[in-house]
Amino acid sequence: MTPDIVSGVTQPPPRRPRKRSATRSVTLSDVAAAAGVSAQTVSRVVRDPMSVSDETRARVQAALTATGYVPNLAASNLASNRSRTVAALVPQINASVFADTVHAFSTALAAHGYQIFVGTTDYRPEHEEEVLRSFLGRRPDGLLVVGTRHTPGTLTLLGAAGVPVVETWGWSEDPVDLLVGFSNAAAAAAMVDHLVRRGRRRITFAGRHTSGDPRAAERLDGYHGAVRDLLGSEPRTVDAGPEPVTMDTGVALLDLALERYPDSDAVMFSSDVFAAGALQACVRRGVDVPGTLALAGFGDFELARHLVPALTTVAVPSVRIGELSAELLLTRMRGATVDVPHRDVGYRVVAREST
Amino acid sequence: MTPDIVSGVTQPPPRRPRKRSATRSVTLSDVAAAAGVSAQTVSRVVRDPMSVSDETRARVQAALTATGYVPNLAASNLASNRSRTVAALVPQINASVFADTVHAFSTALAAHGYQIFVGTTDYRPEHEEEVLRSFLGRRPDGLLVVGTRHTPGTLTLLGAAGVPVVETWGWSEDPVDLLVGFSNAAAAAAMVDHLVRRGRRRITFAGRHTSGDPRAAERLDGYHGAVRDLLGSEPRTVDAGPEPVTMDTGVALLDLALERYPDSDAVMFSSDVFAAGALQACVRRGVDVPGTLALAGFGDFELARHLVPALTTVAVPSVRIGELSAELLLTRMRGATVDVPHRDVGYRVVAREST
DNA sequence: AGCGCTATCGCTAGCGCTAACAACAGTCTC
DNA sequence: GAGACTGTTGTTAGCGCTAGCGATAGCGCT
Repeated sequence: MTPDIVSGVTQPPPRRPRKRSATRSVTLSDVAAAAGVSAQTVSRVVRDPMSVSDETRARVQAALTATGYVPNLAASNLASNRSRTVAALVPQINASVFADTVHAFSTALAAHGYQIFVGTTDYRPEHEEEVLRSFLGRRPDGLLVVGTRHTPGTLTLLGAAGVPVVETWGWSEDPVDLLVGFSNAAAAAAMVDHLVRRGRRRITFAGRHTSGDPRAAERLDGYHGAVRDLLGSEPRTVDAGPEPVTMDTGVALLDLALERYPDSDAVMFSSDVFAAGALQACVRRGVDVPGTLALAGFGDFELARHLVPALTTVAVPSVRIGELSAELLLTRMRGATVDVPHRDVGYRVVAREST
Repeated sequence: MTPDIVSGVTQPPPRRPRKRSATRSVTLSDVAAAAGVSAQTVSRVVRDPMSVSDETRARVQAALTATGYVPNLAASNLASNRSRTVAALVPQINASVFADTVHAFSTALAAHGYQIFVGTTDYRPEHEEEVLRSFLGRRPDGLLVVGTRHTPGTLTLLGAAGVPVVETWGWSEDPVDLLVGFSNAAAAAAMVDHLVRRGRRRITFAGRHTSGDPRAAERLDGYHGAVRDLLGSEPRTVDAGPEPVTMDTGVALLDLALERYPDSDAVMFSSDVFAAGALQACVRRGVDVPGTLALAGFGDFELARHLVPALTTVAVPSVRIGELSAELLLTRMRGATVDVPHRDVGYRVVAREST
């Protein structure tokens, strides 16, 4: 059987086949052998069943279930240069409005066969860069990030990724690519306006604006501007520093605000979580809300309307942001162009009992 | 140069090289060329820098940053048959104690170079199977699932995955593999015991136990047993059906409980979210809690201790579950054996003002 | 000098899949 | 009946990386 050695040509030394750690799982070829077709045909059945004949499809599908085939997406990604995944980078996922955005985003993209992987930055910009870098190793077909302010390193990575990017939950005159958001500054200013209309004059802003939450910092800017324009008085602000976004921190912020500005007649927080903690502390201490002190939050969590008194807050279309982001990203991933790549989804001051 | 054609063998027609969509990104070979070494050496620098000489390492690392190389993990997975990822399957991620578990799990594993991807089942068992299937396509090195009751299809997939699996947040005499949890039934029984000690006799259980939340169903079982043993009376239960786990649903459950069992002197809910909604509704309506009606939740969310009156609940070591799961999984992924593969982390009834 | 050892680096052959063709049968057109 | 076209399947050559060697140089020892 073995053909003669061609004279003059030195035969390569006989190699025993390398042993590789045998993969335990069923491959396309296994299914192909079982169905009596080529691997390519099985691949077609998996990805686009209508591209093969009825008879073949039935046979392959039977083999597919019989063998319990699970496609190896790493191999698929490598061969096709498409990962069918989208990465989302959010500051925090638990107990947060970002969860609604991510959920809507995820659902909309899942309907088109995309998987989403979510990374949290814990409000630390340098961590954002690290997480982004490790995510890019999976070669996502698109990216969603929360916020419009990024480190130079992050901007470089986003640019070099070569895929569509949506920035969300903020507004910018100079976005990286796509943008679905609203002006945090305008929203905070609208809240100040609401409080002023309700007769408040000594409004304190309490947030976590110095330690890596650019949205809170933007809201602070809006507060500053509105206080200057509407009241002409000095701003009054307290900051939670690096404390986590919890109700406990909200109580601490309230104490800080009342200590530093004892004559405050309103405190507006950079998050409903803070405001909810402060509100319950007031109820417990017998402080009359809104009689003595008005309180307002940001985000319109479900909790806000259930609290007694119900919490005034700024509603942001979190779900809409997720849906719209998915829509724009899908268009771009299909290779089409997006006519209006920057979308302002707005906000809404929801006046309730706490003011 | 071209060797003569062997007679009788027809030469294959000359092919022009196939064009593949040129990948835009920097590869190992690009870096290798820039550093004047082989691709293999660059790979070594990336994965285990100490395995090359100081001089070479410095040169390669310079090339690495100069080119902006980002490794292609799909190719790495394929070649090494290891994905350095772990998949986690939870019912819901937002506003939930599972978020704490996932966060702790994720942090512990990230320290060892693993990435976690999280899938949510929305409390739909059939969805669990689907999500699991698509996750297995990424060939995770380990799996975490919430719960110990699974569909036959899920069990098959878990078994066939060939990687370590941790079940969490439940207890079972017959786990798939590893287990880090506690008995939901015992926890619910302990809550009944607590309520009985506080003098309650007409205790109603309100939950979402018929539609895909096995934990709630287990808690219901524990309630049944405890009511039989301690009170000898008929169980009183109301069910939310497929409604989402929200505070709104909690209010609806309260109404249902009071309509069906108007003489209830205590309502225990299968989640703090439900209990919080119900509690605030009582406050708003002027129902005396705990004077007229005692309310209890499950999970010990941060909210529970801030509410007025503070909510009695069952504290579960969510963070510990995540940490311990990561620990056991890491041991198994290293190839070592776990001495005690099933760990009961316990629970704790936290008595507060609402009872 | 000759031997065995270690440290360092390169070469080769895949991992499982899909893009880009090629091959062929059947259908339609003039 | 030749030519063009369509639908279906197979063949080939990678995608970017790493396992498993092999090759080489430098070292200490006999």
